[in-house]
Amino acid sequence: MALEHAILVSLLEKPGSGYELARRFERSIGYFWTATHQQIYRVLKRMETDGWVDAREVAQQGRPDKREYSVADLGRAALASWLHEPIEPESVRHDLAVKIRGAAFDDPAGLVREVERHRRAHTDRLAHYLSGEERDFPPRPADGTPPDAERELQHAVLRGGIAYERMMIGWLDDVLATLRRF
Amino acid sequence: MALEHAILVSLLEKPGSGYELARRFERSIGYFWTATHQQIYRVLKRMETDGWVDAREVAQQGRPDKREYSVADLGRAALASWLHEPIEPESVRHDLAVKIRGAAFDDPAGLVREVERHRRAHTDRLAHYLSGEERDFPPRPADGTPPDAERELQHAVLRGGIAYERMMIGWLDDVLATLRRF
DNA sequence: CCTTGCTATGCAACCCGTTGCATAGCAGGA
DNA sequence: TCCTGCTATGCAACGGGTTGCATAGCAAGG
Repeated sequence: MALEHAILVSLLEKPGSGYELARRFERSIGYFWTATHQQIYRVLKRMETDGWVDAREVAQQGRPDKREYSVADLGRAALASWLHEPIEPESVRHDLAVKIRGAAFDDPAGLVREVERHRRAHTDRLAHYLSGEERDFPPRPADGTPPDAERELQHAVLRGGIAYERMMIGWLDDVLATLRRF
Repeated sequence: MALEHAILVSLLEKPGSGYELARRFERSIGYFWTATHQQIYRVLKRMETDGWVDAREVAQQGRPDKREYSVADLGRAALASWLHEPIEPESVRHDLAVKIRGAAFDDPAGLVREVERHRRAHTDRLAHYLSGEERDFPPRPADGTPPDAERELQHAVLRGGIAYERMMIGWLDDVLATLRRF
């Protein structure tokens, strides 16, 4: 289970409320991890009772109060110990691949529209990632400030998302060409 | 939920027992879907009571009897209706990406060994896929038998696995180069 | 003979993720 | 004024996935 750890990383990058975390999970962190607000609130509560995070009531004007969380020493330690233990390479879950193999027993050509829909979703996400990259990670001036680990590693993860979307688009084109032969 | 549907596809490709299905899920189907034997037995039982599959006791010599399942008409219909309804593009879960962003708050260089371990796992899987491709999908003779949908679509899915592993290896090299700068 | 390992199936418990629903205040447009 | 939509937090129920454990027969090797 790494939701706790994903939350710790996000809170280390910037403290925030459950609601704010949920929005980050829809955006940048969502590139490699998804979570709904219910999961986040539930886990945050447990993390607070375990002493991993500290909460602070923040009054706001024009909107409801919020509980802003930040990482406590225990949380930092928990993250460090998780970082030092090996994890298994992820197991994949591709519904679309099930459909593709299943199409052989139904209507291969009928799946073309569905695959095209997925291809569009991936080109959209790719465009989104690329514009985020341009905005957040402009090329560093040659002799400017020294490299910043937090920033560089965020960029490396984003490049992973970009590589993934490009791979998917290429593969879906391959699948479309195959489907169209039937 | 697509475990039912993955099982239907696998049983359409070839009838088999729960045990045999579990082994397939460790091998070819495991390229895009994982399931343990407990899940499979539980779901098979439900599918049988729902009339999606038929079971047949098969006595064997030198080993325990087995219950061999095959797809019933209702199961075929259920698969067809699932194939015709759109599904959401998958959401990703990459523990390793959490670790990479988390390393900024711990020890970036210390993550190198872990990433190298994952890289090895992916090169191993790639080699495994490629040898499977050579074994199961040799190039068709130019004017031989007409294309077979079942076979061609299985191959397309396998090419997806190959593309995925190649992408991951490239990205992990990128990550390693980034980590080594700190 | 004993142990290890494979085939074959299953129960029970727990945790995580998903879905539906609820509340409550404020902002902005029709 | 009313409705829609956003911020902000939460409960309850359900279902799927994971883990540990159990059984049982046979094969093969030490």
